[in-house]
Amino acid sequence: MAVRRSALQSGPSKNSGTRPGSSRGAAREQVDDAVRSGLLTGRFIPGKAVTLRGLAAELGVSPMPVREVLQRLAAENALEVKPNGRVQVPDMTPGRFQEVLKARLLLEPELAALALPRLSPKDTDDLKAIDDDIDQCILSGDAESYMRLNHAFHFRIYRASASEVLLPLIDSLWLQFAPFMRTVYGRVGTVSLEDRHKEAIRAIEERNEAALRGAIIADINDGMGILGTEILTGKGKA
Amino acid sequence: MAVRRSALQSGPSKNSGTRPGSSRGAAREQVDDAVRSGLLTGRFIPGKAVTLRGLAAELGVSPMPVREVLQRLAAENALEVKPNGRVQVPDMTPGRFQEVLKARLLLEPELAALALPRLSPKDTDDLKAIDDDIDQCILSGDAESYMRLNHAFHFRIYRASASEVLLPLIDSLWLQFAPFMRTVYGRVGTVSLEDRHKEAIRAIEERNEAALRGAIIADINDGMGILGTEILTGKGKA
DNA sequence: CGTGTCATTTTGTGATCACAAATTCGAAGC
DNA sequence: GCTTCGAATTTGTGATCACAAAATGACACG
Repeated sequence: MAVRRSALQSGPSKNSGTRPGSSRGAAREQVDDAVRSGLLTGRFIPGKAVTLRGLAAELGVSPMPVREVLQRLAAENALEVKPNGRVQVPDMTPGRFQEVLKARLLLEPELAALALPRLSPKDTDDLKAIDDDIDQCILSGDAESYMRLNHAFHFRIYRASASEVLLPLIDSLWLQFAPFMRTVYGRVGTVSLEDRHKEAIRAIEERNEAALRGAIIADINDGMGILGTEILTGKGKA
Repeated sequence: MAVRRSALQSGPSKNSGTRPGSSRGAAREQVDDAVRSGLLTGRFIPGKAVTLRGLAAELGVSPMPVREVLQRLAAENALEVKPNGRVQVPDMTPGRFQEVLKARLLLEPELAALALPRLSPKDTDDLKAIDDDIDQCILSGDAESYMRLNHAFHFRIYRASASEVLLPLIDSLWLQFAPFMRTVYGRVGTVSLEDRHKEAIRAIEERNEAALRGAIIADINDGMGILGTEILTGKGKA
């Protein structure tokens, strides 16, 4: 059978033979990046099983680094290990969704406030550039790029906080709701998304903490809360 | 060299030879439980390196399940993988400590409030029993048992919430601060600990959400905030 | 035509091996 | 005595193998 190629692999299958990793933990990092960005941009569908050997073959590595990465992501609740050992993208439930929403509303404004005094003019420029691209994606309906850029926007802010504790927690949250939101956007499209990012940028420029918190809260509610709650209450399962 | 025995191993070293695990993922679960409880009760010292083969030998398993568990715990920020691959218990810094404190104060009252309507009289009875044991430990200065019981007390409440999102986040936080708090108790003793648990139990019995939130906040501040801040500001590093 | 059963395949798990990087320890030299 | 250099050991990483459990599929039977 020919090598099955998925959307995960970036380039042609180098590393086919036994090639010693360029540096320490190279294979694991490659797998980790691939799966993480795959989850964040919705290339993994909730309920879809992820097999060790399958992923390993797609990425041209041995099952070994894949095992460790899958364990890592399972520990972050980004993946779910079923009692028989199978690994899959967790299905979203109304309860889980409400909890993620609550956690985001608690943590993200806090981290944004922590980041505020450390955001430079360079950061706001980058944020504006990202937001412009986001507008394009919303209009063109490119859900995958929208998700990647929206993640980039938020974490450009959060990362400025140099947080070691809150940031990983929020990271875990994004990995949990991203695959579900992808299915939402695939269903209702992206045009209904309102843009609260400009409010956030203005608040940053004015060094207005309360306004930034408000913008983040509004963005979470508009981008995730409204749509997701609608979908989950409208029909039983995603 | 004879087998070095640490406090981790519970019984005599069965499972020495090649024994197929009793059930699926038995070895990994054994290692996971051992390391987790070891971290939560302070048997791992911050800064102390954790070696793959060392842990594997102590627990009588191959390095393989240890690798996966360490990766998991590193993903939860309970352990730290240094750039050269070495794994160690993270050192506590003032910044990290303040962040953990902030995250706890944000999340734990929330989860307690979620759990409140689901706590049964049986739960309050158990909580009282645990709290009695805690009083004993504080008086006798048994820091390790105190930490184990204090964890049991809080999570007996939190687990009633049946939370799938917030609970794992809080789990991660406890794994992060527990090893450091153990060094704190080892330095200042346990007698200075004030008991806010009775307030919490009363609030639960009265179904008073505001009082429960207050008790949790007070318990976090008294048990962790005061002591830890004192230590960290008093001297440079732990 | 549906259903139960058995063989085949797939999958996760744990162990062992090979290898490179890093650490450690000792000896030689200044 | 202290530094510096080099060999030996330790350590993490990745691959492969062996095995048991689970999933899958085919086939026979009712």
